[in-house]
Amino acid sequence: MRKTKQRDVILRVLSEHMDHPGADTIYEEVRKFLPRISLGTVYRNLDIMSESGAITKLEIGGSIKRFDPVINPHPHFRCVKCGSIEDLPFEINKSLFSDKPDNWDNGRTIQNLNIEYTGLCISCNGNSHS
Amino acid sequence: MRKTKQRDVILRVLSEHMDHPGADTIYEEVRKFLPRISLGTVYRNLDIMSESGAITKLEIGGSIKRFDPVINPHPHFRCVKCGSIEDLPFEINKSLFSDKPDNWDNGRTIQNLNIEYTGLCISCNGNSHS
DNA sequence: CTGAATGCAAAGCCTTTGCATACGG
DNA sequence: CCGTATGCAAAGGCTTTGCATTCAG
Repeated sequence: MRKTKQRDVILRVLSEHMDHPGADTIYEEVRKFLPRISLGTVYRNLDIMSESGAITKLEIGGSIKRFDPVINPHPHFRCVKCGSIEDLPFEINKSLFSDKPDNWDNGRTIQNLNIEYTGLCISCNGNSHS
Repeated sequence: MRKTKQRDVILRVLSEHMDHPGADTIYEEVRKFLPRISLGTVYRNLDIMSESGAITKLEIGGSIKRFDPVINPHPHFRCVKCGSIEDLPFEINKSLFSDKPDNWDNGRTIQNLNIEYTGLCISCNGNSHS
C-alpha cells in the first residue's frame, strides 16, 4: 500500500469526524485540501483502508456506506428520520445470548457482531413538524 | 389499503421464504403467477406492507433491502461472502448492556434493536476456492 | 523505471417516481 | 364512480470501473 497525499488527507479528515460520515461528506471536506481529488479516489481509498484494517466500514442499516475512524467494535444508534449515527456511550455485556446451542457455529466462521439501536435522535424528536 | 391480487401474491411468496429475499428475488417468483407484474409494484407493496407492520424490512448491513415475513424481531447472521442471511436459533438476553447511563435515552425515542452477526456461512466456508 | 494510485467520465446496480390506465370497494 | 394500485419507462442516488496519465519507491 503506497503512501499518497490523497490517502493521508482522507484518513486525517475521517479521523476528525466522530459522526460516521459517508464518502460524499469526506469527499467535500478533502476537496478543501486537495481540490482536484475525485470521488472515485475517495471510494477506492476508503475501501482499501477498511480492508487493511486502518478504518472501519460500518455494517449497519441505512442506504449509504459509512465509515468510522474507530476500529474497536462498538454499538451505534441510528436516527431513522435524519440518518445520523451516534456512538452508544456504554458497553455490551459479554454474555449476549441465552439458550445458545454450543455447536451452532460449527462450519461457520463468526467474524463480527453488529449492534444497532434505531429510533429518533434528540433533534428529530423535537422537530415533529419539519 | 386496498386488497389486490398483486399484494396477495407478494405476501404469499414472501411468506414461503425464510431466507430474507430482496425485491428482485420476490419479483422473479411472483412473475410465475402474475407475469405482467412490474418491479415497481413489488417495491411499492413491500414498502407499504412493511410500514403497515404486515412484514419486516430488515435493518442490517449489505447493499440491498431485504424483507422478512416474520414480524417478531430476532438476530441474524449474514455471510459477508455470498450475502445470505440466516436467523439465529437463539434469543437475546434481556439485559444487553452494562454501564448504561440511566438518562441516555432522554430526548430520544428508541424504537428498535438490531443484532447482526457477520462471517462466513457453511457453504462459503467450505469453498475457499470459488 | 514500473507498477500502484489518480482523475475523469461512463457505466452499474438497486430503488424510486411520473403518468396514463385499470380496477377494487 | 372515485380514488387507490398498477405497468411501464424514465430518472435518481450512490458506488464501481475502464482507461490514459501521474507519481511513489
